[in-house]
Amino acid sequence: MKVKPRTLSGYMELLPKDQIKFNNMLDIIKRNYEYFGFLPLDTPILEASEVLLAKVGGETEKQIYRIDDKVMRFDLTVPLAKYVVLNYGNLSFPFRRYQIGKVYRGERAQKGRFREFYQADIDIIGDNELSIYNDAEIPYIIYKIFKELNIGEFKIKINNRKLLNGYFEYLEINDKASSIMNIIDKLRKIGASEVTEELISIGIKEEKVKNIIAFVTMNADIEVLKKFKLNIDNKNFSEGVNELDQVLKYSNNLGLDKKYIEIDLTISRGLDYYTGTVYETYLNDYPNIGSICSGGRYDNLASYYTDKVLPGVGISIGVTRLFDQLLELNLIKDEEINVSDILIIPMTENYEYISKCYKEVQKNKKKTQIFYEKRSIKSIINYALSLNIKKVMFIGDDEVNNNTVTIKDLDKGEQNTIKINEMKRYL
RNA sequence: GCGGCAUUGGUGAAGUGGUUAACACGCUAGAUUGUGGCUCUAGUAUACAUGGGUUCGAUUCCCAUAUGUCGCCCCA
Repeated sequence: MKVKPRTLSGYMELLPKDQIKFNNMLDIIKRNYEYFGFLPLDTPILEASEVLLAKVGGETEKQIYRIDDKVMRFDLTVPLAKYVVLNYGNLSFPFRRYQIGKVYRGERAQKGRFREFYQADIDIIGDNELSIYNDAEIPYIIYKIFKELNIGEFKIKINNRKLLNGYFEYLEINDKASSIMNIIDKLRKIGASEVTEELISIGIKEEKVKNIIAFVTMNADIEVLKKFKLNIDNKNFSEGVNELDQVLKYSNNLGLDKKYIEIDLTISRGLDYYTGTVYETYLNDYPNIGSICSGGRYDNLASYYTDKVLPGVGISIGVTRLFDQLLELNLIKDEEINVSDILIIPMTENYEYISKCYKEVQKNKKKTQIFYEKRSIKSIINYALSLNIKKVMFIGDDEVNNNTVTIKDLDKGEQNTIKINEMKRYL
């Protein structure tokens, strides 16, 4: 009995035609990250468990794969924290790094949810300080990438946690700030009445719940918030508003059209390490896909490794999920496969002559491959056609004897037998 | 971790309590001896997830397990 081959659930595996599209997407992201001055980083998939789990707890911890006393990375941020502390003396700050790699989570797979998936992260890590202008540059980078990916109109939604925290302080419920943010983050998904219920269930007075919901769902442009600031008179709140103001203004200065960014007070991000600006990006036509690029500002990247203060701001693109859903919605244009420019078809046993022709093609900087198997010419040409190879080169005994090759252009249907040193203009 | 649904060749997908389980894609060959996607012909595959049960007989009905898939939780 043979072993039945299979691929594990939650692990994406593609056919070549789709892998090409996926790689293209990664290429665009990578090129943009580099364009904006981010340095490459690669870290191991396995880390010592005490390092990786230093700060993790609750839900996340259940989803981590363990191998003896090592664990698989579940994101790229924690490894970055370790790396920065470890190499602190050898890095130039602010440290701008990008990292694109697979991460692992032991969840039940379902639509848009994988156990192994790519994240494409950038972070800017400051030494002790990090200007708010970095927060403003991030949306511009997101904008450039999604413009180039060409997958439809999108909107970057931003918010600021200081603002929310300030508001909760004002309502005197800041001891529950983290839970409240978690709940209001679900507003778009489960609606106001369920959010109300949940907020009441964690002990918020109904009066205040009404306030919260009215506040986060108002049409919050920056001028409205500035007026609000005066009524509230809370330090955190006004810092949050000022930061939002700066992010909007400066990203606009950089070239981000206002229609691509908006304040959304319900965005708070589930992860509790964010402390200031937070971002989520949605496709206008497909809000159900969820956020395709998220991130934010954190005051201290690595407090669990060091006393140094390393504030940062960054984002992550969940490339696997994004790709999977775009593919399903047919939103990714077909890429022309271009593995080879010309396929060499030997019809002689004289492989010395074949290799001579092969080298001549390579000398002319054309991509080529030789079809070694004994098959009908028809089937070999079908091979070329299926791989979008535009030309074939027949080399038979006639060609060997006359020091020629026969090149056929499959698009035009033209065929020429020429001397080996004249091949250039037919390739 | 909890729940719904599913599982038939390399792939997609019909169908049945009773001899050889459709069809399509793919692949190979021929028509066309060294040349094209179409067409026609022929060929090609360890296929009813595994283990029990009911039955004269189970791929079909029942149970369990495994795997997949879709939700919930949580997240990218």
